[in-house]
Parts: sequence; C-alpha cells; structure tokens
Amino acid sequence: MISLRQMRSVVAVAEEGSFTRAAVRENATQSGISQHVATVEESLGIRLFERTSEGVLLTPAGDRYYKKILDVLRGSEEAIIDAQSSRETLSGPVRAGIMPVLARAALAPALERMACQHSDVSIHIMEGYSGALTDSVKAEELDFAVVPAFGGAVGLNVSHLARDREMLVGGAQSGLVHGKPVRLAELPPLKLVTPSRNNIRKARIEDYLTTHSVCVDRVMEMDAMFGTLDFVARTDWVTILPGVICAPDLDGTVRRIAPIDQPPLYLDLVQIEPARRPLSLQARVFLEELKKEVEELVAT
Amino acid sequence: MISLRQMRSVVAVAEEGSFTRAAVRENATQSGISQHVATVEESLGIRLFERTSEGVLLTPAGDRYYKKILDVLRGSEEAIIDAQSSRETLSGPVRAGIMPVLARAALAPALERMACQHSDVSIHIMEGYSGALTDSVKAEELDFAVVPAFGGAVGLNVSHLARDREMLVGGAQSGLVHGKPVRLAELPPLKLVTPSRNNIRKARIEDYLTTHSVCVDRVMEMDAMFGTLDFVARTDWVTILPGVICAPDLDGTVRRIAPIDQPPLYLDLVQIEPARRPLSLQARVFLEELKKEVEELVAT
DNA sequence: TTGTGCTATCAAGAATTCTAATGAGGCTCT
DNA sequence: AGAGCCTCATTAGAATTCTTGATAGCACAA
Repeated sequence: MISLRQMRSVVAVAEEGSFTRAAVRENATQSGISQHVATVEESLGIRLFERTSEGVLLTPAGDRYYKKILDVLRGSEEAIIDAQSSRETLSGPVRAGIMPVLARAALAPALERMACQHSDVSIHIMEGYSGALTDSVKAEELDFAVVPAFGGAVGLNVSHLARDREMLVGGAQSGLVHGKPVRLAELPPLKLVTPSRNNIRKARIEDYLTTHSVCVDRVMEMDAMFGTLDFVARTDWVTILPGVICAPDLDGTVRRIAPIDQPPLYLDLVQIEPARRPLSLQARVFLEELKKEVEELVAT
Repeated sequence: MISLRQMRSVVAVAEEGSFTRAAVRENATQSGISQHVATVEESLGIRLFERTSEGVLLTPAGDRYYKKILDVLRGSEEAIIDAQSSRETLSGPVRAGIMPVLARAALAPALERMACQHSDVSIHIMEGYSGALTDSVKAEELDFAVVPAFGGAVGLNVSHLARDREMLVGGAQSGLVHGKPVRLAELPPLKLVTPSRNNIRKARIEDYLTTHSVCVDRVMEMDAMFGTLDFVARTDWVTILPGVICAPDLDGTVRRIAPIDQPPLYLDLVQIEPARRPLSLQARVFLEELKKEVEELVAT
C-alpha cells in the first residue's frame, strides 16, 4: 500500500526535478525521498523517473501517475478543510506572504478585520519579494502569497487577484502635479529609483521605459520600500510605484502621485499557492479580505 | 496529517456501523480502529461518529467527510491501476466470486481464454451464494463477485451485468417438451426443487409462484447444484434454473429445458465490488470475458 | 585526475502503529 | 437486581516503519 507521504515524495521529485531539491522542500533527507520513490516504483512495478546525471525526469507512465496522485493529495486536504468548515468558529493558522508594496497600506486594514472577526485564527505574515515568497510557498512554509504576475511555475496554482496601476512618485519639488496623469516620454530626463534586478517589477518597468522611449538621466536600484519613499520625498529623484502603496499620500503634501499614462503601466497581482494543497478556509477568508482591501485602494 | 490507513478505518466504521465489525473487515483490532478514528477526529477537531450502545452513526459532518475520503481512497487505487496499465503484460491476482449457477457452464470458457491470453495473471475463484460472496467482497477478500440482483448494500458498487431467463428443468419422464415455452399455471401440480431460504433466487421464485397462482404439489429445498440436476434427471421432480446453466443440456436427452413463459421469469445478474476500491485492470478484463460468455449463453 | 553534481544503499536509532488486555457503560434476559 | 453480552475507550509494550547520516557509485566537466 502506497502512503500519502510516499505520494508527496513522488510529487515533490516530479515538480523539483531532483531528489535532492525534493528533500529540501519536504524537510526530509535525500535518502528518505529516494527510498520512498523506490518503494512506490517497486510496488507499481514501473519506473516513474528517468535518472540522469543532472536530475530526474518523469517517464510517460510517471507523468500519468503524478497527475493522478496530485488529485489524491489535494482531495485529502480538501476533505479536512471541508470537514472543518462545519465547525462553529474559524480557527487555525494562516501563513501569508505579501510583497512590500501591499504591506504599506493594504495589509493593516485586512489584518484588523480578520483579527477582530476571527479571533481564533492566528496569522503569520511574511513580507518579501516574489522569489523568496515563491520558494516559501513551494516549501509550504506559506499557505499562499500575493506577488506580481510572472511566468508561472510547476507545482503552483497561480490565479489573478487584482490589477493596479503604476504611478510616478516624487517629492514636493519634483514638479509633478498631484493626481494628474503624466506621459513619461514628455518629461525631462528622469532621476529614477527602481527596484533591483531580481524584482519582477524591475523588468516590466525597464520594458516600459525602452519601448516608450522614456528619457532617463540616472538610475538608482533600491529594494527598501520605506527608504525609497523617504528618499523621493526629500530629493528631486522620482520612483515608480503601484497605486496600492500610495493611499497614505493621497493628500499630496509630502509626495506627489501622478498616474503613468499614454499608455498606462499596469501591475497585475496574482495569488500563488501549492498545487497539491488547497487553501485552508481561514486562508481563503483572509485572502478575501486582502483582495477587498486592494480593490478598494485601486479604485481611489 | 491524516494517513490513508486512518481514512480506511473511518470508511470501514462508517460502512459497517461499528468499530468491531470495521476491525474484522480491515483485519485489524478494534483497538487500532478506535485509535485511528480518534486521531482523525482529533486532528479534524470534529466528531465524526455518534456513539450509541449498539454501534455508531455518522454525524452530518462525518458523512460529508466520509464521502470525500471515499474519493480519495478510490483515487489512490485508481492511480495504481492506471499506472500498471502502462506495463506490457497484464499481471497480478484476480479474486472473483461467482454463484454456482454461473460456475457450471459460463466459467470454464472465460477462465480458459483468460489463462491463455494473460498467463501472468493468477486467478482465484470462490464459488458461493450471494450472502457469502457479498461478505467476502466487503472484506476485500474478493475483487468482485457476480450475484443475483438484490437490494443493494452500503460500501458496495452494484452494476448490472446481464439478464437471464429462468427455465423449468425436468427429466425425460417429466412430460416437458424440450425448448418449448411453458406456462407454469397450466401444468399439473409441481413437485419442485428450489434453493433454500437464504438464497436470493428462492424469494423471487416464490413470488412468481404465488402471484401467478402456480399449483405446487411438493417443495424440496436443496442448495446443491449438481445434486439438483441429477435428482430431476432421475425422478419426476422439476426445478427452476436460469438459462446460463443449461448449456450442457442443449440436446435435451438427459434433461428437458422449457423456458418459463406468460410471463417470463427473469434473473438479473449484477457485479459487485467494494466502493472504496476500483477494479484492477486484470479483474476488469476477466469480468469482461465472463460477461461475454454469459451473454453468449443467454442468447442460445 | 580531480572535483562536483547527482542518486542508491545500508544500518541504527527514532517514531509510529499495532496488539492484547482491561475498563466502563448500556442493554436484555432471567 | 444481577449475570451475560454487547458496545467503544484506554493503556503499555511489541512490532513495524520511517528517518537519518555516512558512504558508495556514476556521469560529466575542468
């Protein structure tokens, strides 16, 4: 009889393409994974993986089996969640990953509502950039994460959460008119603060700058959200940030916010979760709160 | 994390309505089952069963959970079967239960084809009456069984296999014309050999006799197939048997076979298998052979 | 050749799962 | 009321399974 643990091992190896990485993800040793997979292969009487010197690949039969047991694993978790939904109060942990952009304005209200309406739910937030969050979700250290849209990944369910608009943000002396859309190409050469290279938004912003022939004087890469905000407020540098982060600056006294226009630059936010595990009820509720909050912020 | 074994325990208890019987069915001890169920209930945080002094009953939440994990268990077995179907040769065991009526004529040809076409498949046949076969299927001592249609049972998948016609069978001196349909009500009082009370066919036959005012002189209950056949051949007693058993008597020299008519009396054959486990590939193939054979016999 | 990546294998210890015995409660018969 | 029989729950120890860490082997690249 093949156990769920063994199936998890097969799934991990299939998705990671490597026994070693699968072991890391499953908090196990390579040896244990190897034994599990070997046991499964033996009791099925078929070879699931083609071993090469730099990892493994699913055989056709292995691929079919992998798809089947994905359903089994998901089903077993769904059953738990479903059963728990019949309890009076929502409880249990929620471990959510969110990008810094959301953490400034959208997080707190959602958190507050959640904490007061479902006091038995313990929430753990991890703030980080998409790469780190994605890894944590894969390792199931997080139930889900909200990150910028990206190319997709094996073993993850990706679904669209909201679309936000990028803004040009500068200080009082930036010359920007608060709330008035700007066309970047028409501005004098920019002194621009951008995220660093490993940030997904960086690539999108650069794309936009080159394809719309925006003139850039100087570029500074900075991954510190608060640092950036403070820096542009005090100097003549500007930066590009999504609308959701701008709510605290709505009055326009400290910082000037100008929607990028002609064409607008959008930021698509997606939620990601492990494909092999459905979201817990409490996680779904929290995600709903977050989404509600983001949509509200985007609308303003 | 809830294991498949634990789920099996929950399913068994749900279907048997008792920890003790579930333990028997699972080849385990009542203690083990109790612990498994307790663990599951604890990790779900809900009560799955209402304990009474004469067994247990699913709570509403328990019922939902039961239905979910049935799918999970079936899925995990399906994955195995599916994976094995990608192997070159069919192999593994088939444990089939069939009623004596089928064993006389339908079994041997199906068995022979199976044995010669799939030499790696080991077949084990259990002959018995529906009660015993049903129990064995529930205990998973058998992969499937073919029995007369009946009222259904929890934990079993029942599906129609074939419909056969009951025949009146007598010896040379019975006065029956071989192959000519008879109306039982028009015959002189019958000296009838029937199955015994715990046989499903018995009830159907009695129903027929009373609702169609058939005159019966004497009744003898006998559960021995060969004994019955031999007995009616030598005496003026007659019996009622389905057509599938009559193939060896097609010539009409030893026994006379007369289809019961106005109205005909049918025997519906169903296949039963555990609901929580799909049929293995080899079992499905064998069942197909059996079905083919039965249909051929019924047609003649 | 040496180094680096990968998976397989082994034996021992840790952890889990099973079992057998016993307990506690309810029902039914005498 | 008490004996007998049924139910499920609870233990402690036995049996099994899982996990680990060390090691071996293999393929490829420098």
